[in-house]
Amino acid sequence: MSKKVRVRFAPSPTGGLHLGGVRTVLYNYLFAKKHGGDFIVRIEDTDQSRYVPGAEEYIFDCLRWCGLEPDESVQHGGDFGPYRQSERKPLYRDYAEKLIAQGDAYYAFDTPAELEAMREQYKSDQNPAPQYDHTLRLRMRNSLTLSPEEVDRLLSAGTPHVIRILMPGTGMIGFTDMIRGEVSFDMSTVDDKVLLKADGMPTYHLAVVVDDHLMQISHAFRGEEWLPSAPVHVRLWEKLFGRAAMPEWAHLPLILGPNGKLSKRDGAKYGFPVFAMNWTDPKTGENVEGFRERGFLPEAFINLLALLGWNDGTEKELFSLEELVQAFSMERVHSSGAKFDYEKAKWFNHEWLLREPVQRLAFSVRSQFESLSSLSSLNSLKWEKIVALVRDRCHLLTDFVEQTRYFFEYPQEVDRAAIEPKWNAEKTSFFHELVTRYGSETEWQAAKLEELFKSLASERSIKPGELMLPLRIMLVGGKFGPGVFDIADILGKEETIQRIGLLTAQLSNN
RNA sequence: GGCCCGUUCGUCUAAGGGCUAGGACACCACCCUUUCACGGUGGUGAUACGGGUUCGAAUCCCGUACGGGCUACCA
Repeated sequence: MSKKVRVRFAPSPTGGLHLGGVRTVLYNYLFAKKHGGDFIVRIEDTDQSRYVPGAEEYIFDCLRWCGLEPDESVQHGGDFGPYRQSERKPLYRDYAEKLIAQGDAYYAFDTPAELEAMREQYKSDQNPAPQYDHTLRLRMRNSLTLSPEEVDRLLSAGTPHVIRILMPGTGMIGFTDMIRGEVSFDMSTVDDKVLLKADGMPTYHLAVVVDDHLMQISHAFRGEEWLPSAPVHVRLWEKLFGRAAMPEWAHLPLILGPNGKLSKRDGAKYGFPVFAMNWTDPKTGENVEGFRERGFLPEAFINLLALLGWNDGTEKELFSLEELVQAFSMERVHSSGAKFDYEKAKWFNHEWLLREPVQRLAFSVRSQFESLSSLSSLNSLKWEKIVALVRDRCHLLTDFVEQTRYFFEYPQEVDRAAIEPKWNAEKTSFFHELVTRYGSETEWQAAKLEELFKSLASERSIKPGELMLPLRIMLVGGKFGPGVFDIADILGKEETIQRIGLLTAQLSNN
């Protein structure tokens, strides 16, 4: 790579950051770091009507959570600012005017109502969505159809107008996509996109080209949904800065939900999150769940996203961010869309749950449910012991609640049905005696408790297997969890004895 | 409708002219485990279809079908 690698992620602050967005960030980041380049975040807020307060901060919070810090942005500074397009507004008009002077763009005075009328008039079964293009532009009100004097008059009168690109009615235009290879378009099928809006703001089309140039972007990655407008951008590069200066493009495949492109509604509908973190729309109050709050570790989230559309060619699936930077290459990114599989996502998280150092995991889980008040009084060493004991059984951070709550409170539900049918007087007697022996035990430790339990069982000629499940139900409430004696160990003498006594009394009364 | 992109197990994918098409998730069975998991072993399961090119095609070409995206003074 001859020039310095500079890539950018350019979100518009209109709402939550979804899966696909994060993956686009990730591939940008990995590519930049792999090649010793810079990762820039540019806020594309040229549509003021869609501006949502808080969305910008939210995006940066998501990136921080994922560990994908930009090198340059509104929050990080840099030599190519401002990094917010609304603050760059005065820049764009000159480029649009330059295109007009060259004959590659023109003023258009059509009002929204006139545009609507045009679409209505030319709509047909063959052409349900008429475009403002070479076939129609000469029937519209623009500097191509109006006399120069009239155009001047309208302009100096401050008449609202836009600037449109003039796409040739013939010829092909194409480029080499890093993922798809040669892609080409017949220019006659591309419409005259608006470049500069009536409010003086550029549209995405103009802004992306101007800013990528000014910010010296070397590689431009974006979602596949942008492919259809690529010919406009290539054309602008040709006419504004020369094709040689154009960044290399890569159009990333889409991440699909069960029914096509992932939308924020899919989360609620299919039971998995679509945003990185919880997002509440300040206007509607609508709340959309995030992966973070669902109990995903950022390491797992990054890992699973990376593997959705890319692999290193081996059978390795678990990668840390550092490993991804090492292994990543755009050549191995797929060209086809990938359907998101929540089950596999949970598996990734489970794997990371197991790899995480206990101390860190214990901390993450703890902050995940402050709600359990007894937790705050628990010393952290004991908590780490508990977390280490149950992590095998958890896929999400939130799973730890159900898997550990019996350590802190008497089980809410006790599965008596599991032991009641086979309960008898011998068992009642056994557990009465067990309470006595445990009560006088000074060395409260799992192995010792197991030994006492088994020797008593053999004295009474009862198979330990007959008694293990009852003990578990007494302590845990259900048929799950780590070894019973480990649980009793952690529960402590007093609590263990109390729980055994309580259920024994209940069962013997029936 | 037009334009563009895509198509290997249910899902994510490997194999970029040459082995019984490999792995992972999920599912099933067995083993381990005096619970539930973890783990281990095995199993079900795919090259969309039709034509070419070739000694040989999942792989290259064409067509069809299907899927997806775009078609705003939104990004």
